Amino acid sequence: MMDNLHVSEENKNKEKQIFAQIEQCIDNNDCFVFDAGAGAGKTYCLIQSLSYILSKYSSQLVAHNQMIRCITYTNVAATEIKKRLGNTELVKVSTIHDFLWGEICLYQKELVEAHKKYIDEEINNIEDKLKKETWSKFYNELEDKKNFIEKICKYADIYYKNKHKNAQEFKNAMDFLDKKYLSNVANFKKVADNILKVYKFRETIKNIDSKVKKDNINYTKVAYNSQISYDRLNAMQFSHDTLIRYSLDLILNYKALQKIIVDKYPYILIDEYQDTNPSVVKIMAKLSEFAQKDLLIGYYGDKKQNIYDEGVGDSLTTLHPNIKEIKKEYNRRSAKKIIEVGTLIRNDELKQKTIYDNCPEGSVSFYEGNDIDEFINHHRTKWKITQENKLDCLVLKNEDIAHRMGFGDMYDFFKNSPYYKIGKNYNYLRDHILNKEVEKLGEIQSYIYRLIELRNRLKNPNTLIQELVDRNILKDLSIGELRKLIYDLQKIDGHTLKEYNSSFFKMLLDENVHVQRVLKTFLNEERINNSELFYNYIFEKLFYTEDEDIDDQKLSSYKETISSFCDLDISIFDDWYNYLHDIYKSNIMYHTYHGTKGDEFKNVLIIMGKDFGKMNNFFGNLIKHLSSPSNEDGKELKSARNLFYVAVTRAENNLAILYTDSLDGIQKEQIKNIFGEIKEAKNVGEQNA
DNA sequence: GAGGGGATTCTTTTT
DNA sequence: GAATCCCCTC
Repeated sequence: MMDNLHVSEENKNKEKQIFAQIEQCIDNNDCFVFDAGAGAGKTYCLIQSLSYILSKYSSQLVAHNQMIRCITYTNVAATEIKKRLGNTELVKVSTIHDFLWGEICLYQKELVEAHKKYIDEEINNIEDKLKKETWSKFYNELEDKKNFIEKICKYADIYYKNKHKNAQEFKNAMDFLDKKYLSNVANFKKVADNILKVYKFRETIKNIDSKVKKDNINYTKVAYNSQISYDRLNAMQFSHDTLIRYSLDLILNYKALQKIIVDKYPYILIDEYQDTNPSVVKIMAKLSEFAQKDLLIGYYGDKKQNIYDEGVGDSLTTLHPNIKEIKKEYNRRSAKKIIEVGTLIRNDELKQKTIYDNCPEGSVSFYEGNDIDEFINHHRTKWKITQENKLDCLVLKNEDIAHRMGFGDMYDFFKNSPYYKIGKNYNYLRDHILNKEVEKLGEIQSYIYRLIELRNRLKNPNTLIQELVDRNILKDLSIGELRKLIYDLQKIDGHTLKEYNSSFFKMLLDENVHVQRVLKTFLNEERINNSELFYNYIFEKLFYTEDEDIDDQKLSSYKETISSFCDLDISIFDDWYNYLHDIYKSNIMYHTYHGTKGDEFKNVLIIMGKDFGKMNNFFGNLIKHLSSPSNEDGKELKSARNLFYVAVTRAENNLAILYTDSLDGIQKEQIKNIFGEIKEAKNVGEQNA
């Protein structure tokens, strides 16, 4: 936070005593939950716990061929913990999914059984829906359902081929059915989809029972596929949630499996427990019940930082009863005012206080108004934002990040392209543009990224030579050749994306063999070596979908859209690159509230409105009920409160919140009680004077 | 005025 | 792919 912070002997001792409670749980093999607010140093405590177990029980672990298991919510967190813990063979750190799949993947017979059971349940669910939903009314009134079903299944090919045509053409194509079934096309499609799903599920069950291999699918095996986000039960593949379902099923039903896991891992520590799936907690509770004192489970987290719906949140101790609760009220991150406001917002029994005896006051203000630019500029001056004293701004939507960071035009281009808009890929839009794990970017985005990466490495004087020239190439070069190589590479330029792309390939095709080798380490797609091919590449990937018939008018409008995209200023793509690499332009960075989990920033601005996505008055309602006790919150209020708490507690020194909607009809007294006087953002200029 | 078709719009995040 | 809005038809 700041320099010269001092912790008194008294507080040092109290902190030690809190950790001593954890040590005691470890020594007695009592399961526990360490619940501590934001900035309390939970990850540090988790590492400390692992070190304690290692220091005291390593020889026992080695003697019994056992390991400590540490489970995290994300791969990034797993990597971080491995790094901080250092090298040890006795601790295995992984995500929950890696852990579970590792334990159950060998039990194929039981897994296939669970798979079959699940498909059966799904069939029942669908048939239930077909009986009850309003869209299937016509179907339920049919005299001869069997005949109807048979026809749909028989002509499934024709159905799928014409499904995306307009209503009239669709009706014409489905001429094997009586017109009266097709009076409402949308309803018909829903019914037909579900009938076909059931039909395919039944086929799959038959195949499983006869243990065949068919169409490249082996029906005696089933596998977790972490790459897909939806189950493909018919292809004997399943995704994340179903992995947890099957794990629960197997572990609950097979004592032998419980024994195997417990024998291997006498210690299981779980990070960010609040976002862990309840089924995972059920699994842990079952293992604990089986092992009794031979297994220690420790949960680390904060129930009020549960920001994902599937997380167990505050029902941990209901699902895993009789565990020791250890709490920590000290805060190591933030200034006094921020801790105070955070405590008022979470509004439960945890009252956090600073651990430092010379903790700065810090500042918190609440503004009403809608001039976001003015609000940001005001605080840039007020807080003396510099390279050493940066500003971090929290917004709700990724789209806002794109626009505020300067690459809104690029974001909008992808958002409006048929691939994301008309196709079923809307869900991937964010990942394909904004994932900081750049290998997960979309195909076109990834292509452009590699081009811009080369550009930025060439532009940046701090780039190490090996970041530009692969070691294998470097070793073949003399100093003179290297100098010539860099000189040549610097010649790649262009004001627009199109120009830069052309310049790149001009260099790749014309120049010497070293230049070619270097450029190919960035981009190997020679088939896109001129503007026309680049255009075609974009068209083929983003503008052509099977679901759409393109007429001349549409084609020419698409053509125009793509070419104005290619003509976008190259600096727009630099801004995108900066975001992906956390490079602060003008000392400001933008994040979503969700995306900042675990982070801390000196100066924080929060932009908030009354709505969030489809949820009308999501935050408006929270503002209204901010000071009522949080244990009375309904589901939506709870998630709004937790999200706001996470955002607010990122700040170390200074925090300002801008509420961009009207506060009319909201009792302002309770806002004042928490944040002090409400300031008007439109007047910030005058206040500054 | 009821109901259907078609166009438009849709948050965040992880595995 | 689901919800919502607008416009058209019966």
